[in-house]
Amino acid sequence: MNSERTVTIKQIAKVAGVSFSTVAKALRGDPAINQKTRKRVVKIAGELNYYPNSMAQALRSKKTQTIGIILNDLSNPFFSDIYKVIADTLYQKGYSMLLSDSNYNLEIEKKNILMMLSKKVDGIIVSPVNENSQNNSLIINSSTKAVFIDISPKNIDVNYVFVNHEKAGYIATNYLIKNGHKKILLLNGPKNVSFSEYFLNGHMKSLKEHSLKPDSSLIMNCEPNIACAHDSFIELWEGRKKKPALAFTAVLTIGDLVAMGIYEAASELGIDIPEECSVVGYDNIFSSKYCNPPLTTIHQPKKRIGKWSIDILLKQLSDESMEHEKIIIEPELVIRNSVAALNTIKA
Amino acid sequence: MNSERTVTIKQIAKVAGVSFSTVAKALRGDPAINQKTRKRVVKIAGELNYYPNSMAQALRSKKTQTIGIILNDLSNPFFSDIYKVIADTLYQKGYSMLLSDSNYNLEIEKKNILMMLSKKVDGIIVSPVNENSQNNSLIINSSTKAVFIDISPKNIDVNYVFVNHEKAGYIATNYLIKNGHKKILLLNGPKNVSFSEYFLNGHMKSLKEHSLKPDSSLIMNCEPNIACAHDSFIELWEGRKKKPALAFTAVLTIGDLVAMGIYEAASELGIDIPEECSVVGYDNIFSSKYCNPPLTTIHQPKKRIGKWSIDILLKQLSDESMEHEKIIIEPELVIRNSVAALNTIKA
DNA sequence: TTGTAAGCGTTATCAA
DNA sequence: TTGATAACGCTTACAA
Repeated sequence: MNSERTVTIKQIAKVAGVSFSTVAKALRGDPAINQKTRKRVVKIAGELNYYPNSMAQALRSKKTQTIGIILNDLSNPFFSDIYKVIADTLYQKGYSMLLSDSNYNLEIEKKNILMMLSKKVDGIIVSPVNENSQNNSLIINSSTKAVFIDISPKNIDVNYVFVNHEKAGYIATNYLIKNGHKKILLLNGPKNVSFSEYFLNGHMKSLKEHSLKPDSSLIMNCEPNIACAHDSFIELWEGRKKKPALAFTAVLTIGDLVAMGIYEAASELGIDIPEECSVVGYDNIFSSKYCNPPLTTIHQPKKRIGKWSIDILLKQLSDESMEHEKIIIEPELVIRNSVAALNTIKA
Repeated sequence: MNSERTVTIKQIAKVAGVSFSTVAKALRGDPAINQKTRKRVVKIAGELNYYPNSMAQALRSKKTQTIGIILNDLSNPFFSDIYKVIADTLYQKGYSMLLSDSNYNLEIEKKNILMMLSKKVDGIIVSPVNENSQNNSLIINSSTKAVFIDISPKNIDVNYVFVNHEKAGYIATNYLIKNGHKKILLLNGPKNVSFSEYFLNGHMKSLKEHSLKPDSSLIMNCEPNIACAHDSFIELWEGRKKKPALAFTAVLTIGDLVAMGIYEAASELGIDIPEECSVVGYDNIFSSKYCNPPLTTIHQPKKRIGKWSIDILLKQLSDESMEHEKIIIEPELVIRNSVAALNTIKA
């Protein structure tokens, strides 16, 4: 809050020579107030540069007109696309937005949630780190309206909107196998992060269906950002040289940003993508189509996720009795040029 | 706010059998309170799942522990890189963050500012739409601590951190001219947006220094995003065919996202970059190095801008007497492969 | 060591 | 048509 005398209805009242409750009514256009006094009060308020103190309003009305958004990493275009739709809608509806990133970290997520509750947000949209975490109960027990995106608490009746990550891992792996890849490196997300687990499950399922033996040394965890992916891949590629038995021909990544990191490492190492190493992404962020070679990836409809989540939340806010909405979106493979067809080469 | 009975110190007081002010003191570890009662109170508070109402705290203390961030478009990686550093720092310092995008629109910006002031943020970081806008005065007159980034109010003593956009436009144009380009299309930002104006000035300055006549039909305005750039470029390329006199050989863009839009349009139109059309970006966002061809652009140190701005703001918050800090950063040309050298081809 | 009471800036009820 | 007053949940003198 600013240190200078902040203008309140009391100050206006003094200047206008009326009681402060008259000012309050005049300002909100209460018909009980005389037109003349109303105009005078409004004019003075304007001159004094008055704007109401939302803290006081919130304390009284028990409505803050602000929504809390907790995402994992807004510097990832996947999340910023979701963010954008939410932000625009919120603006139009006159809400403001408290925002924070959890960085795939349960501790941070917990503090973020507590902060949101303490700040009394009217509703929350959250991309939870883990489906089983106590953090989710924090939100649910607070009875603050919430929508879970990207993943949602398991076996609990809540609103959610997300893509079937298991299916994504499954179809991505299928595609790689169909192209003749047998040794696939999975550069997965962090451990204890549910969406990584689902993605892994899908991957395993495909492997199994194709009678391919999963190899734990071909499954690595990695923060979904360029730097981490870059470093991991360089290390992995070195290891690959030492253990030819593990020589992977393709990498499946948990996110396009991870794929970008691999592109960068490959460029430094002089590795040809896809000839020496195929890459599949996840998310279909804007840059995946521009990179070289254009990235084959799994699409997530980010804008629709954002739109759905905020629409559901706002509906819940206006209609107490509404049932929870549950939306699961099927992922789609987007074929571009980052996967080599091994069988045709060998043929 | 949640509709259920929210737990307050009064409720705890009732359960604990003490007065509510005793609870308040116990909770904040006041040494005047007996150890036993303190422990009992804390235990009960935990059991009841108590967390303080920030609205009430703010009303009393005149501190909200939240910072307002107003950026133009957080879905642009330029801004999300800045955001990220700010968000992480804020989290570490125990602040929360109210965020909103202005979308290069003065009306929206005004509402955003009013909202931040009304919500009584302790400080503001803003990337203003225009250096001369009244919106800036709104912030300054409120005497809320603020840091201006990307551009700053003209002739007013404030904190700011930004890159010399004029210089950026200047060195980019110089580079293009050095490579033999004489007809350069400037795909600039929106009108009435100061950073576009500075960029244009730099462009003009370079043209003039090289005795090249500026052509107003070679200066176009465009929202700094992919879609707008894509559409503009297609239209422009058609026009170029009709008026060969205007046939540009290069495009200078106000942002890498605009360059991406051109890449997309070029790919649809079957235009070879850089042979048929050179492109220069601005910002050096992460994807500019991965695209095909890698984009020649002007670097802005986004993380440093973010870090500086939040550090300055937090310092101002803790030290009343501090003088305003003013940081101008010199842009740097990053040469990659999106510019063809016309002179060598012709030679 | 604990309790009482005033006040932060609003809103809303009731009196005048 | 206007004004006095209580209340929202908390902090903080001050009194007990």
